[in-house]
Amino acid sequence: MTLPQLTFKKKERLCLKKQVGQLFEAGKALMAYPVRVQYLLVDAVDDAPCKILFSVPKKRFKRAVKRNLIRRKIKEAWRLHKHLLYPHVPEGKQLLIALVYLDKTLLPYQSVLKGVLKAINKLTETMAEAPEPHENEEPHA
RNA sequence: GCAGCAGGCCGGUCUGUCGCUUACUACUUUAGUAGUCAGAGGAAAGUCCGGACAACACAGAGCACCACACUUCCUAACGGGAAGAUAUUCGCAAGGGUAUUGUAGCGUAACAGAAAAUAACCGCCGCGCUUGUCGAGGUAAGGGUGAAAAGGUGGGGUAAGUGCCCACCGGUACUAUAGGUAACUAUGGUAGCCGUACGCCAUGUGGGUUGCAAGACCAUGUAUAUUUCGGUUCCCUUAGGGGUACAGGGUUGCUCGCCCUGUUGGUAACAGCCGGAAAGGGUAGGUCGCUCAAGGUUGCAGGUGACUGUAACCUUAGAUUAAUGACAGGCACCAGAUUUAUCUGGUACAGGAUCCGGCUUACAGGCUUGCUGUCUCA
RNA sequence: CGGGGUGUAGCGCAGUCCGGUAGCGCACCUGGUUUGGGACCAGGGGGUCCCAGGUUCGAAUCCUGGUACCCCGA
Repeated sequence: MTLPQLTFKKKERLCLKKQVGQLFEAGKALMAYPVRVQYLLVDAVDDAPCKILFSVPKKRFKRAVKRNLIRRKIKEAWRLHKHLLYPHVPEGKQLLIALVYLDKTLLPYQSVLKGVLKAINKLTETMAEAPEPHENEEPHA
């Protein structure tokens, strides 16, 4: 097998304020504890299959150091495992994703990694099932 | 050695794999790839002060409001800092905390208490009579209340008493000499001048407002749009303009003053013009501002010190949904368990966002200088 | 990043400027009224005044520093 692309460039990040607003207004949500996933399938603007943002609420973590630490751990887990999801995104489309950290405590990297893998699996299932969205797999695990 | 006080400094490190941001170089080509260099703090924090910088405003004067207030100095500036002065308070001590302009005027001091500042409840003292649970007076030495009670002690004097008078002590005001740049200190003299706390007030100094989401440019996009309120007077003049009056606006808290604009039809409607307000529409992408600065390090000189001068050297983050990381292992340090070598767990507070100077708050552990107390040994 | 505000009874708020008694409405408890309940009448309980220092004889109130929550700014 060829080496998967492990880089994380600016193209793969969600930067535009408009798209963020669009994602949180029209997007769908699913749970993959300890993160909440907000996603939306749109027409592609450039060649990146996904555009993603990571968020840790200020309400739960007062100190900026802790927020940074968690965000970096999520980002790292995503960077190393995003290649599992990329082949399942349809041609000419683009997936907007937001990963929001929910827990109130600082979890170690292994737990964060587990949550991110679960999120990727669920997104893969969603992509594989149908282009038109289904409401069947509301998360209750 | 132990305990402590004051000041200064540091605040993990190394290797491997993958990855992020800026700059530079090369190659493809206008976006990527490869390589190299650099990549959070002493508080980056709280946003409590002061500046720089930017936009807007601005003839000027007074009032109000806010902040500060011992002295001398440092500084771009400060409500900051240094060295000192006085009072008070904590500590055995080294030291630490707090306060500090004024005496012209005014106010307040709950409850208790006779009375909270032009003090008679009890008591004391003589006087009067209708001789008693009496009356009108004098008296701040004694009592109890209170956070605070009319300078303290002793003597003289007195009907009894009181700085009423005297001695000593404490304070205040004025003053002389000596020391100090000064706040002030020491010693002496004069004046019986003698409650406390807080506030108002007064005096002096400073303050235009808003802040990099300031602001500039490009792109996108729109609308000389809509509703509502107010004003549109007179004389000279062809007009421009001038005079008087009025109206509106500006002067960013208020007043005076000043400046600017307008004054065509008799009135109303209406139209036009001017001004105010309401609601509404568009953008939310990029570039600049954006890091070389009241810069840093080292040496020398001056100063008790904050700091200043000078010479040489150095360039040290500029992100913008927001980089500086994740994982694995070794070392160092700390704690616990066994026990003297391993195992397990942990490694502070905390992350730039225009930039500086301070203050305040948080902080595992460690280094260092000076000093204080105490114990043992010599 | 920069401005501004608020923490008082279970809930919503006064009192803070100008220091001395913590109060109002709803809710709660007891009694009355009613066949019973609601409404009504009478009485009652309940407070680390966000936290810690300081000023003062005395602090919800004044001063200083924290903390939590909320609002506004192209």
